[in-house]
Order: sequence, then C-alpha cells, then structure tokens
Amino acid sequence: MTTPEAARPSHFIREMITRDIETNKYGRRVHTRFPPEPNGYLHIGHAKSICLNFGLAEEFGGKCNLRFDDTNPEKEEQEYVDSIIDSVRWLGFDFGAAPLYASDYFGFMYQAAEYLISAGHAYVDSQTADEMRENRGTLTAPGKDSPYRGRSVDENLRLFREMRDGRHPDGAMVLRAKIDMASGNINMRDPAVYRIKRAEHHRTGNTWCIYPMYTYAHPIEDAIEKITHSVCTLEFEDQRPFYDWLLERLAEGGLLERPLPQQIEFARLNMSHTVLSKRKLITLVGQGHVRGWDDPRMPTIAGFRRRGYTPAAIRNFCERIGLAKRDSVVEMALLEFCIREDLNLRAPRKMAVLRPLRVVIENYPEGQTEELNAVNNPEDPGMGSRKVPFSRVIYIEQDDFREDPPKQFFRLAPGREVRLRYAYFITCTRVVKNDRQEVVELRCTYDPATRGGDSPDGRKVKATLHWVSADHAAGAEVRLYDHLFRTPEPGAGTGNFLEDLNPGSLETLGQCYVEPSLRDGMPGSTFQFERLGYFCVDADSSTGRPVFNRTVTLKDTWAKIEKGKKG
RNA sequence: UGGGGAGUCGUCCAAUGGCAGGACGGUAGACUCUGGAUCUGCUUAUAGGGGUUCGAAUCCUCUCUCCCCAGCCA
Repeated sequence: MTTPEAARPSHFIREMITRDIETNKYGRRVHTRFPPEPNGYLHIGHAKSICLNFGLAEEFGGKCNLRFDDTNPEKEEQEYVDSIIDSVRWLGFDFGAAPLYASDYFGFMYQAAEYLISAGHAYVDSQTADEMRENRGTLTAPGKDSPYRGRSVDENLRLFREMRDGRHPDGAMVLRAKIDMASGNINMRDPAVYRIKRAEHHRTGNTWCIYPMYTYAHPIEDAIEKITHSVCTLEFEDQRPFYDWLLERLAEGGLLERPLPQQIEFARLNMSHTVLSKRKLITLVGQGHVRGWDDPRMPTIAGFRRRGYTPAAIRNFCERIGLAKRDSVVEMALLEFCIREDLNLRAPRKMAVLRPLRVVIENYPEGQTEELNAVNNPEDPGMGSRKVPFSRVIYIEQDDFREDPPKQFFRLAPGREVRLRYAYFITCTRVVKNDRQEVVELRCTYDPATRGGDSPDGRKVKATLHWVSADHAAGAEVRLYDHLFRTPEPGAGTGNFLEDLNPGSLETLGQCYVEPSLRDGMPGSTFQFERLGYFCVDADSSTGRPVFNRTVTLKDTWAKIEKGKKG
C-alpha cells in the first residue's frame, strides 16, 4: 500500500513543519487545506496537491480541509463541486462530513473590507479597467496613483456600501488595497480586492452583487479556518507579500488572531505525453478530441479511474515524484510503473484473446470438453484457482503465430511445439489461408500426456500462449489506449498542442474473446489478461457483452525487440 | 533593462562543509507454465568562471540559462 513512514524521503515542507512544531509556532498544530475552484475536473496535478495536503495532515496528526474557493460565480458550477468531492473521496481522503466553502465567509470578508477602508488601507477606485491597466505601469516602469486614491474614508465607505447595494453597474468601480503603486512587485500596486459582478452564485444565489478577488479572499479563508501551512503552487509566490500584508492589517485591527497562516509554494506537476492546464483540458473536451472529462485517455482523476487506475497507485505515484521548487516534467512511465506495481499484486488473472486466430486441434476428440485448473494470481496464492474450459477448437492471438518466424520469435510456427497455458503442448501441423493468402486457421495436434502444461518426459517448450475455447468464450469489446499525445511535450515544436495529438490513442477491437467467467463483469473490476496487460470493465458494458478498457500493457520484451529491429 | 523563483544522471527526487545516493527509464544476464513478476550487473549528473577551506553540489563572488508576474481569473 503506501510507503512505510521510515522509507519516506523528507522534503522542504516536511522540514518546515517539523521546525514549526519544534519552535511551537502554531501550538504544535498542523492544519492544511486543499482549495480547488469548482470550475473544472480535478487532474493528476491536483492529486499531487491533495496527497500533499491531506498526507501532511495525516502524518503530523493534524487536519486538512477540503474548501471550495468559489469567489467567481461566473465560472463555477455545482457539477464541478460534485465531481471534485467524488474524486477526493475516491483517492481515499477524509475531510469530515461536508466540505467548506469560501462563500460561507462572504459576510466576514465584507466586514473586513469595511475595516480596511476605515483604517485607510483601501479605497474605491472609479477608473475603468483600461485606465487601471494603464496606470499600473509595466514590469519595468512604476505605476501611477489613481486620481481616486485620495478619497476620504467616509466617501470610500459610502461608495463601497453602494457597490454592495447594487447602486452601481458592473465594472463601474472596484475596491482596491492602498499599498504602493511603485512597488517592483506588481501585485502590491494597489490590487483590486472587490469587484461588482451581477452573477448568480451556485450557493449564495443573488445575495451578493460584489465578490472578493482570490488575492483578498484566500488569506482570509485560511485565517478563519486557522490554517497553519497554506500550500500552493509556484505562480503564487509573488502573491505572498500581499497575503502577509493583508493578514497583518486585519490582525492589527483585531479582526484576526495570531498566529497567522503562512503561504508555502511548491512546483506544480507536469507530465510527459499529456497536458495538465485547465484551458487545454477544456479544449480537448469542448472540441471533442476525447469523449468527455472521464475519457480514459484524460489525465483527470475521473479519467484515470475509468481507465482502471487505483487510488493506491496514484497515491504512491504522488509520493514517489517527490516535492521541490524547481519546474519539472515527470515521465508518464513512472505512473505506468506505479499502476503495474499495484495491479500485479491484486488483479486476478484471466485469459482473453484480442485478435483471434482459430486453431483446430485435430487429434482432440470432437465434442469433448474438459475443465482445466488455472491459478488466479501467482503473486498471491490466497486468491485460489479456477476452472477454464478446453475443447477441440480454440482461439489464440494472431501475434502468437508466425508462418516465417524471425530468429528471436519463439512462439508458434509451422512444425513448432508450444504450451497452451494450463492446458497442453500443441504442435502446428498445417496453415490454412484464404484467397488473399492470409492465415485464417491453424491445424495442430496436442500431446495428451502434457495435460496441465507439463511434459512427463521433461521436454521443454520456449513459449506459453494464452487461449480461449471457441465454444465457451464470451464475445467482448476491448478498447486499447495509448498516450493521448505522441510527443513528450505537446506543442513544444509547433506551439499548438493539438497538432501533437496521437491519432492512435484509442483503438477499439470488437471481435475479442474472453474466458466465460468474464461474461458479466462488474464495471470497474480489474483483471490481468495474461501476457497482454491490465484491463477493467467499462461502464459501457451491457449484459453478456462486456467492454474492457486497457489500463496499461504488461512490460513487453518481445515488442521491444521487434521495434528495435525496425527502428 | 523591475520584482519573485529555480538550475544535480535521459527523467524525478536526495545528499544541509566530509565517499554525489535512490527510484523510474535504458541495457546485459539469471530465473520462469505470463517474453509478466522476481533477482543481479552495467550505464550516465553537480550550468560556467573565480574565490574561501585540509576538504565545496553545499559558503562567497561574477556570469549564463530557464520559469512566474503588468485580470475587475484563480
């Protein structure tokens, strides 16, 4: 399951928390939070943050809040709230009975704003958005004070209340913190903290027509919840001076108690062969490049879940990638390693033939059927065994036969003997072709003495093939997935990530055969199809017609050899 | 040419003045009724220059490169 405590490498946030505990900075408390905006589905990058925040709390005996940062009603929806809750729970984290919402603090935030005005720390600016932008200056040039910067406390208070009361149209004015228009840090050039926005909020409805900005709301949310370590990503680093400035002002005014929360930044997750920006993900869904947010090719939690990934694998991945402040791109191969590692231990083995080749065993009695014993999981004897039916006509994988085998190919070929897993040794005696010279059937003989898969005379075969009995197998659809993008960094070459979409990211096989026990698989259940990979039952399955998603292939040495030859 | 960050194997993360280590990947082999799993070997890195020091990835200094910030988004 999870990495044992002792094996866990430390990182700068763990060290910081340890130090804060030693110095008694927060009365030895550790309280974190995961604060998504409900305007999209969670992805693997969020999983890193979730595992970090909830993991830290768990580790230090503290708490972690799930808090929706719902301060912009134009973009936020209940659908996203639901999916986020679902994803966090699925990953296995507990945030108590109900999540928290920034919108629950709107009243306090408003009062705090009035206080700021009274203390001369905020003013109402009537400039247009364009004027504000112009007067903000540039990265190298300082900004200019707004002509409204000198308004009296009384006028500011009156105007701010009018904003709240809906007396002014959207965009007519904003409340700004009064700090320093010449600061080298643009975030300190009198940032806007409240704007007028007549939009229905998913929770507060039409109670408010002014909404706080993230910059202003977030530190207050943290302080109200008595968060000790407010962990966020690197792009908020420039925001920290304002975070501290605001909380200090409110603490001075007696609106907040010390000790105040502190913001800590880490590098967000980037992964090869996919994209993790909300904008790009929305484009993929919106333009129909995938079937939806939970398409198994999507890097969303919902996508990985449908693909057959387990919470344990994702959590383990989040632990293994480590934590630092430098930009990085983690290889998809590590995630694939994590899911194989987990599933190898727990997925029951089954036999399934994806691209069937008919094999007739000529010396096997017509009409005879026998039940052969098959191990459910060689990694876990406790999972027992099962019976699989065998008969005269079976299917094997097309890839497992070569009429003219290359040197390192040691599967079935004319005249060659191989083992059928858990069954018999068979020898190929004849190849049947159609008009187009394609192999359509194999004629073989079997050795009755090898029942179960071993030869009493000790003779060896170089290959073991999986198979299903033609008369007993169930038909199935199997969806094979590959990387959504064919390049490690989509868009790196052309600037347009869509050009790097992998046209072969989904291959649907409709004529597959699976062993009979798989006929009515429960959606979500996961299996290893021997020699092929891990597969899970998709929700699209119908009675008697299962649909499987390939979660990940098994490591495939032969494929590597073949590819190496061609390349 | 403002402000804030960051540079260590192909990738990700360690080493906090004392043998540059682990994981993934790659590669070679052992083993195997999954060309899976498991086991073993190998491979490759401190951005660059100067300095301090018995000793520098680590401290100082200069340089270079990369990332973020000019929303009434978060």
